Amino acid sequence: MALRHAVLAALLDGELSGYELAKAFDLGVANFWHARPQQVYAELTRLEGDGFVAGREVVQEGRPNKRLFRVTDAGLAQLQSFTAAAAKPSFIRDDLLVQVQAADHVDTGALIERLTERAAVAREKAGLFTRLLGTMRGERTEEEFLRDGGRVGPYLTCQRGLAFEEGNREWCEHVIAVLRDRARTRPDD
Amino acid sequence: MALRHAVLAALLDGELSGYELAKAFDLGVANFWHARPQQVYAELTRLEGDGFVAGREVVQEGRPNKRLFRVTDAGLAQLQSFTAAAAKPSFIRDDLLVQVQAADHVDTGALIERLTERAAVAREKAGLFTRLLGTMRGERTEEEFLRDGGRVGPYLTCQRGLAFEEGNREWCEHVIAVLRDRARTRPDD
DNA sequence: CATGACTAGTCACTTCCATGACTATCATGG
DNA sequence: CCATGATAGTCATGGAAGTGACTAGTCATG
Repeated sequence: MALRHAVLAALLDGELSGYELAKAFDLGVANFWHARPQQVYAELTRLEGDGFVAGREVVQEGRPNKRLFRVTDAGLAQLQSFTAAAAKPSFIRDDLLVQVQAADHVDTGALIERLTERAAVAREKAGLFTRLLGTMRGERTEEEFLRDGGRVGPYLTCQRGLAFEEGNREWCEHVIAVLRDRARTRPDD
Repeated sequence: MALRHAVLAALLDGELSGYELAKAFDLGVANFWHARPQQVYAELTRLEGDGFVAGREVVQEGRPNKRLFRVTDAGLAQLQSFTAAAAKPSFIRDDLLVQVQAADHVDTGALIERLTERAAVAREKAGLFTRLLGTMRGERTEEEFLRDGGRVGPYLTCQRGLAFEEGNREWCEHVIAVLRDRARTRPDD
């Protein structure tokens, strides 16, 4: 039941089309949650059925019509009661960690490749988040924005995303260094 | 299909009973993956059926018999081919982030409670991981252990877990400070 | 001596999430 | 002129994960 609330939370700041939402959740630009387009569309349908969002058809020329969604009062109430309840603990759940856990029993070269790929992805994402933060705060310094800015929710979650990706990158590089060093100092093992 | 490999990876360093495994995955002590006991037992049954793990009954007195599992050669091969393949990108997926995303539209007090709870959990987990790391490296320094130690896989994943939980705690405290400051400087908004 | 916590699991049910395939139209580039 | 990529979605299916309930014996605590 969290995708529901993630969609509601993403819709809080202005109307979005299903397509925009779906893209944001797919790329993880809505960095606080991830979902495939099909899931997002399905969830929007359900949310509309429950009266938590309202959609309106927008006729476009030169491209398919779209539907813009906004959160209803009932939807906002729903989101508020969600926030009042305890958040489930979050766990890392990552293929790459499983692979590193097995590091001593598998091919080091392949593992270093995986780590290098991940480090690159993390760097890209961190860059994206950094730009996003810059866009949100505009001319202001971070401190000013967090004190006086209109909506800080998205900014704060983006900061978490940034820190997470930087943590990922640093850890990947650290593991690569360790594995390389071991390969050098104890070649056959 | 990742729980499979997580279980295999957890079993690499010595035999474990289903119960021990299940507990580790439930508490997240196997900090690189999380799963409920029922999932773990079910997965063990499947893995045994596929010949990737082998179980042996151990008769105990004073308590129920247990089954100890170890990874077979086929299981190791399976895990190696898993590690050779690209890891899926990982996404944060966290109720608390959804709640913070909605921060500007919900009750600040309740949100600060959630953040405080989470910060406490994160601190506990970080402490646990720190102790675990200490146990693994024993008398050696971290540098020595990572260079000369026998199995570094579990150590490295534990380091990631530690960094993640510290990141969580810092972020929670940061968000709390921001929200408190805003509540003070712009009370009705 | 009853209550709850620990060991060691199993069964059933539901909901969530992932994946692939499919329909359209329009704009852009080679 | 054809391929691609973006816009804007829908449908179907399977696998993964979450939830609750249940068995059954042992040990410690009040």
